[in-house]
Amino acid sequence: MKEPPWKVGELARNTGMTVRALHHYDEIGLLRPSLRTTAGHRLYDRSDIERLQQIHSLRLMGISLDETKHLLDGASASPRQVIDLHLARLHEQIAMHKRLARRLRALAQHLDTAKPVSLDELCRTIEEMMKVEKYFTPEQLEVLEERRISVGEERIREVRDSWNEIIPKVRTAMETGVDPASPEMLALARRWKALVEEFTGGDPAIAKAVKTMYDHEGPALEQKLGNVPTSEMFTCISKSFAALKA
Amino acid sequence: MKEPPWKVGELARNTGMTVRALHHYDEIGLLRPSLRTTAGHRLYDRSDIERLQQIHSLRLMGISLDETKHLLDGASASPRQVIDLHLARLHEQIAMHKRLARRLRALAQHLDTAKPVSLDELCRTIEEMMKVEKYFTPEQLEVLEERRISVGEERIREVRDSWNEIIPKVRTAMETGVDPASPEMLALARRWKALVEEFTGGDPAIAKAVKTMYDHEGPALEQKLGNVPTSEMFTCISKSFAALKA
DNA sequence: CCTTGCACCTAACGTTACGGTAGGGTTTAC
DNA sequence: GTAAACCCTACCGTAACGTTAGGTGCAAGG
Repeated sequence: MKEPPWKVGELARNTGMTVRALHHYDEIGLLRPSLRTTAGHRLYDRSDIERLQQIHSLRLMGISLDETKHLLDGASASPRQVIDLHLARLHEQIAMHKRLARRLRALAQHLDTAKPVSLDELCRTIEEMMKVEKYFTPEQLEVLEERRISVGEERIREVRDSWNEIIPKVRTAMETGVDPASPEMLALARRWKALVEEFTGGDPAIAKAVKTMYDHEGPALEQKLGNVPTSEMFTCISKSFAALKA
Repeated sequence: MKEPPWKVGELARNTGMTVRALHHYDEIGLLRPSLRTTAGHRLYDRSDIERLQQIHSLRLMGISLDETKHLLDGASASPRQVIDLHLARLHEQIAMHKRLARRLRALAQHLDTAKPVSLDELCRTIEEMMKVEKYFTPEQLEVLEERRISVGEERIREVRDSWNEIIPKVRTAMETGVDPASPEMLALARRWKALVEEFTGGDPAIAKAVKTMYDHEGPALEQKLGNVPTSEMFTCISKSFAALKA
């Protein structure tokens, strides 16, 4: 009692693959049917079907047809190596896609909060985002986004208003030559410090990244955002910090 | 004082793109230089450079060249819609890749714990994994994997040993017609319940999915794993549960 | 015997965003 | 004057098939 071999359509119906895929596997030499009718019709026997099962399994794991071929033909690395390699590539992709998704969310938020934005402005915003991203590690960016979500829209506006109030005060204080250890400056330094800590979550690496960014992008950021601290202000405030501790 | 237009190589050097990419953008009509020399050399003027900046920005967000073209030519949906759509696609991809990564991790673990596995067995394992996955939602699978990681290898082996001890006891008890409310059965039911709760984390939806899986795949699973509870055992134990509460 | 219909065949293009190369003209520096 | 550096068009290759297009094989009905 021999089983009749299957024709390509039957095989496709019974395995959920498409006829075209089977043709493709034949073309690239991944699965050539053991037999053909005199008219050239493909005939798949039991061994072919078993191989197809294996191909199917490996495809479910996202292994490429090429790697599948090498694996099944035994002339390649061990399955473990293939899986590890594939896993590493997957993790990279996931990380990349997550970064992209974060950017897009930030951009969407920007589109929501601001008034109608021209495409031109939008593109400039993107450029700014990318520049800013340079100064933070991916983990730091994730931390920042999580905090941004958890603190909520309203608090973010409050904080921005606070900065807009403090920065000019510090500027005028510096211009009038106020002593960093004077009571007004100490008060400003305390508020400054609180805002920084709220933003950085107390992570000094993030605080450092922010300072580096302002140092490098200060002029550009000032043009875009209007009201950013200068390097001198950082220096001045850090003197006040020292006075605070003393 | 007009700026001289740039040739393609200069533009490439100054923007970090490749000449080939610029040629490509020209071919598909995304960025055609405003001028050409009589010899046919491309000359990019300021407006071209601005458009290239915009293209670059949108590409940084993963927007396809086609969508970029439609966006810049204004004959399309709003940027917000494009971003939302793109974001949705990204999330799908991330979810898919995460599922794949989970499977690959499970497979790698399998390769580590068992003795050398033939490709054939490996493929069969994959098929089993896929069948089992059918009964759980992606979220449930994530919960299960997190718990698996947190409880550690050793505890997993202990639990498996416990099941291997309890199942035959329940089977013989049923075969000898022991009363579900009898003390031995109640003791078994308590241990059973504890194991189920440890595995499911107390989530009844997961417990239900497990039962459904055993009901549907029982015979197949028995062949592969050797020692699985039958539907009758579930029924019997649930009677004992009822007795436990009473 | 002839047609209808279905399954099958091969061959070739389309998809993404370019990379790489071949064969040949142009510009520029020495 | 010529060699290096730069430019051009045009074509192939990538992954895994989907989708025609044009033609053949085979069983059943008229």
